[in-house]
Amino acid sequence: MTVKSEELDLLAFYSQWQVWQLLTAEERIMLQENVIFRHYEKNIAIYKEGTLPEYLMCVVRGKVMIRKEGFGGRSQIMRMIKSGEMCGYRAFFAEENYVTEAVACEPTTICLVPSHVIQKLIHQNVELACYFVKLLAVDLGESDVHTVSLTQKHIRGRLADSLLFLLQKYGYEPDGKTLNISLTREDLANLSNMTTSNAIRTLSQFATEKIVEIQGRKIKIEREDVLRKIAHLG
Amino acid sequence: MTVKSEELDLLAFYSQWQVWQLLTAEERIMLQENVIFRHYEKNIAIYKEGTLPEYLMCVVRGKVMIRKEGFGGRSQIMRMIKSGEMCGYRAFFAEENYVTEAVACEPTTICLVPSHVIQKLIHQNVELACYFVKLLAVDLGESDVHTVSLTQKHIRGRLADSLLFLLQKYGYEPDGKTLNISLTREDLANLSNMTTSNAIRTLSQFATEKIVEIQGRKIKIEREDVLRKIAHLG
DNA sequence: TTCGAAATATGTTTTTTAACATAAAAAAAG
DNA sequence: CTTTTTTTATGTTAAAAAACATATTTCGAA
Repeated sequence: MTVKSEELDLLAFYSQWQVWQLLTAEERIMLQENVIFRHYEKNIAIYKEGTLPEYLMCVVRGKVMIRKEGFGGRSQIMRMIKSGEMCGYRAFFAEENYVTEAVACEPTTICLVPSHVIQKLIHQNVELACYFVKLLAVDLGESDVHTVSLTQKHIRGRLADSLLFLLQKYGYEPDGKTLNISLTREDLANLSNMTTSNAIRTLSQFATEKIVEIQGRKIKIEREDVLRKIAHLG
Repeated sequence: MTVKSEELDLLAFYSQWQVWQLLTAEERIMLQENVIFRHYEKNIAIYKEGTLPEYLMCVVRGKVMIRKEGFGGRSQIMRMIKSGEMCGYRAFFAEENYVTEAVACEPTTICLVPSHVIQKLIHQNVELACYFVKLLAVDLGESDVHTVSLTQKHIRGRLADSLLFLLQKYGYEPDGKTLNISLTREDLANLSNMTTSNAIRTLSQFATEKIVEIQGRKIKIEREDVLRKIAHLG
């Protein structure tokens, strides 16, 4: 096995992931001999809706959004991925084409495990299979909760939910206030099931009410407690 | 192992399920020694939101709806189950409390597999584990599609979607026209993310347009093609 | 079978959200 | 650094859906 030198530490980092601790030494070697690293610039598609999955994707560095095309040019952000998490496995395990697309939110490095490799691994390693059973079950639960938020909460509740979701997923920057992700208002709208206008308007209302502070695409959360109250009321 | 005589044919039917064909003879015996059959009348809760899952549930006879409580007394039907399908496995595999509740739509017989049994089985049988990986992956894909329908389509599109979903799930009665499930307008509303008034109104509009024919809670689909067009437009 | 409760039907009003319009600011391209 | 494009901001209008109101019908229980 040879890898380019700049990939050595990526490989080291990647091979220490919790999920791969379930593999035997042999299995880990097989994995390492077969993975590919790819880099994606901001706003570049990682996979596209309707195509056939070829890899399990492990986000080594960066952030990814999973979107689904809707009607009349609108799209819905279904979930978001951070480094240390995987994506693309849903369609692969379902043996279906992708129903979503994945897009890099910022420069992102992904480790790709070819389908046949992961297929072989989960059929020979029951602990790995059980890991994915749990992962998918958790995803489905989150999806159920997200769906009810999107369909039943009002605009303010949905935006509050999205901000709290981003906080829980990506955390704060070192200042302890600024959300550690930067999205356009359009992305925020697509995450919250509203038009871009309404995302802009509602966010600036939150700013007027001193719940958040806006600095371009950086959002400081000033009153997490108020945000939770708004989210909870719906 | 002893079972009550009326359960003998249930057990026979149940043990022939595709999923249990993956088990070895020994495993099948273990399963059969541990399952319980329960009967639920119409509108009776099978499990409740917030409780801890104790069983994997196999719907032997009947129909089940999986709902989630929303805000202001509204609830959302997330999925529906027919005989031959399972429910309750999501929370169980995620090792979480239920985020939904399950309710019998009609008299329903369920075969319950205690948690520790299914836990043991999936850890010793990799094919069974892979079966659930695929099942959950398919569920998650359906959930993604459903979410975008609920959030982005207009009322007519959402109702058309729900009717087509019920058709695909439960099929027609022998007359080849009547949907083989009977739901209240409120249930139809909760499946389609709209108020009961709007479900009633929109369904009767469909009837006026000769797309469906209404006979109480029985719905005849007269123009499946038109319904698909409405669903497709959004 | 009758009575009461629940479900259905339909019309009206109000609220919420989307659509549209325009300007200013910011980011990207040359 | 300037120009062009995209994004953000904000006001106005229109459309969609919810809320409300009131019969009518159907279903269940007594």
